[in-house]
Amino acid sequence: MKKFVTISDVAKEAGVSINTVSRVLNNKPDVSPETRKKVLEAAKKLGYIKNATASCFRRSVSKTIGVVFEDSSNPFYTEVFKGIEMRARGYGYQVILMNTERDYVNELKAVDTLLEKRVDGIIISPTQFAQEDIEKLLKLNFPFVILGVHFEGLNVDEVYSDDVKGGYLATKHLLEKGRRKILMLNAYMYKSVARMRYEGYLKAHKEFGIEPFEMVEIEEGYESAFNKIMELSNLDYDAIFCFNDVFAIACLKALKALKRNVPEDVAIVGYDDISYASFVQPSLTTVRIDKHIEGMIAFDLLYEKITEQRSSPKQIVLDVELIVREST
Amino acid sequence: MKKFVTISDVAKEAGVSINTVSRVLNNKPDVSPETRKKVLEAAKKLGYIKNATASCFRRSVSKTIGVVFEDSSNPFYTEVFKGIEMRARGYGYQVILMNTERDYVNELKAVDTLLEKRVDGIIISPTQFAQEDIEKLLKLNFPFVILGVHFEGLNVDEVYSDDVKGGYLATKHLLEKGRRKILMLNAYMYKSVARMRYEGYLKAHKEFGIEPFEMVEIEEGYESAFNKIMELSNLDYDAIFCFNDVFAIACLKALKALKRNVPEDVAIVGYDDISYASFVQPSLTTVRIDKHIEGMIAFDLLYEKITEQRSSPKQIVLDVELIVREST
DNA sequence: TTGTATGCGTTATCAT
DNA sequence: ATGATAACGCATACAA
Repeated sequence: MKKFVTISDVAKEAGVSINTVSRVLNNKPDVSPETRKKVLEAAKKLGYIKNATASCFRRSVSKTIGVVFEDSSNPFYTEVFKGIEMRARGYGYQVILMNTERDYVNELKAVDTLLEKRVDGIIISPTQFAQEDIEKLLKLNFPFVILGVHFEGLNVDEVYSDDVKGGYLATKHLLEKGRRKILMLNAYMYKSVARMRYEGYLKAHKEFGIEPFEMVEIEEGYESAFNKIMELSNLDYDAIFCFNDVFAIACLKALKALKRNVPEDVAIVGYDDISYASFVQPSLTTVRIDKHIEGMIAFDLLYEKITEQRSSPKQIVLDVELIVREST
Repeated sequence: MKKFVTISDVAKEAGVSINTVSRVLNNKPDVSPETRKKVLEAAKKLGYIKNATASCFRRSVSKTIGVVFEDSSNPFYTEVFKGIEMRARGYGYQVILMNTERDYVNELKAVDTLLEKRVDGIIISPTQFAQEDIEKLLKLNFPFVILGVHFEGLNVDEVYSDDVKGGYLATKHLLEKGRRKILMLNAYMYKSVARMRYEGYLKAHKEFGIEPFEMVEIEEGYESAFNKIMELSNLDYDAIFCFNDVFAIACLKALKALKRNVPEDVAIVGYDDISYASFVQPSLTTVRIDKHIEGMIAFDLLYEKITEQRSSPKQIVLDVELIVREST
């Protein structure tokens, strides 16, 4: 590795002071056009590359935000990430992505690392297994935004979707289709998202005056859902409301193996509307969340906090929409 | 935002010098147990959080690498990313992910940003539209690894898969199944990957003494593939060899719309073996690349370069495997 | 308009 | 075993 060129090298080459070089490179006023030209030429000639670590250290602004996701390979999060990135790019921010694999210890580490790196802010989708890290951020008065989940009794910036409504719409749709034994394949209930979707499921049943069939909590992931459905092969359901599309796609596969037809024998509703929801056969009825928008709003909230345009927390609840396709 | 605690605050609290604090926090020898205890307690009491920007600036080591991908929402890259992240975590490195959206200008910017941030190294999947950035890295003697593609005549660190073999295996399989009019739905040929897979396609035809049917180049993405198949509805093929699984999944959907059965009327082979390849109906025959391994090897190569355990470039060609499923 | 000098927080060198 | 001090590259207050 060659050593990098510094502004002092550039200054020497251009025959000016480092201050002048700094002013030129940062587009400050009060520099004569000739000097500016001289400096820029010297910088180009020497191949100057700004040292952002020094600059960030000096100004204590990194123009970088951290994103902590529980599973960045889930298409839901990749889409949200794109939304964040798009906005961040627009404001000249870089994004550091950290994956927790739904492990709370990883989550704690990720937050610590980002704090050490002095990112300007953090967007996090917490596991909700515990919340020490969130409280730490709060105590530090560090700019952060919670994405995708809602913490009861914690007054912080949040952007999440109206999951009670989502659960309600999905279940109501199934009930309207005449289904009476709707299995809900849910994520663990310590997550607000799981609780909210379940609440919607119950609400729809109540409205129809029908006794809810059954809800099971499982670990997230395709395998886990597939195995559960195989295991429950004797259960007499006529529909499944899934926590997300990944679960739903696993159900399609498992039901095929069990020789039960979708939607004739079993109707399926997913959640998230990831792109693959429309690619699979039969295509999935699902609850759509606008993932790009969610990411963009998360960044906007964070940006307001970073630039101190706003001090009081704000909770944004995104509307959801039922997308009816072939699986119901 | 509160101001962060510094080692000098900790030193004052513990009644020692900043040097001693630094020594303790970096686990250096020659510190008495009592002093160590005193310092750690002071640090904890004050809520000290290391300033990595200062540390990185001083030591000119960031313990961070940059990853530049052309499309981080493609499951292929998310899986590779996991492999990289896994290894990086093991060595105490953080990863900055940057997306180019297959835009060469974004690629140039991403590389510049990472250089400014003084990451310790870069893993990049270049668009191959041009290669100024690669040559820049080369000239700087900056540690980097190219992932997924091969540059002819450029002696650099690379990890990519044996795509001539992949194209050959896929095509041979279709020919053995009696298909004679195999359409190849390819990516643009300025990409080495597209060229190599096509070469394998030709090789298999030659071996069977059969005239190749037709190859079309299209932009990457689901929509693009779907539209192309709809557009070619009059073309009389009996099989499609797709550049990747995303194309293949689009073909499944398009052929369904065209009322042509898979695999009876048209057999389909994809490439990459992303997880969704086995989730779709019919499940996809595809060429498997071990994506985790590819990511892990990329990191290992980079690590060797960063730590200067190796100076001469190394090209690793990963083996591929044909996975036969229902689509052929 | 331009130059000089200081300090950001840490690590490293060199005394003690 | 511990402390004083310099240095990293840059941005900035202030002087010229």
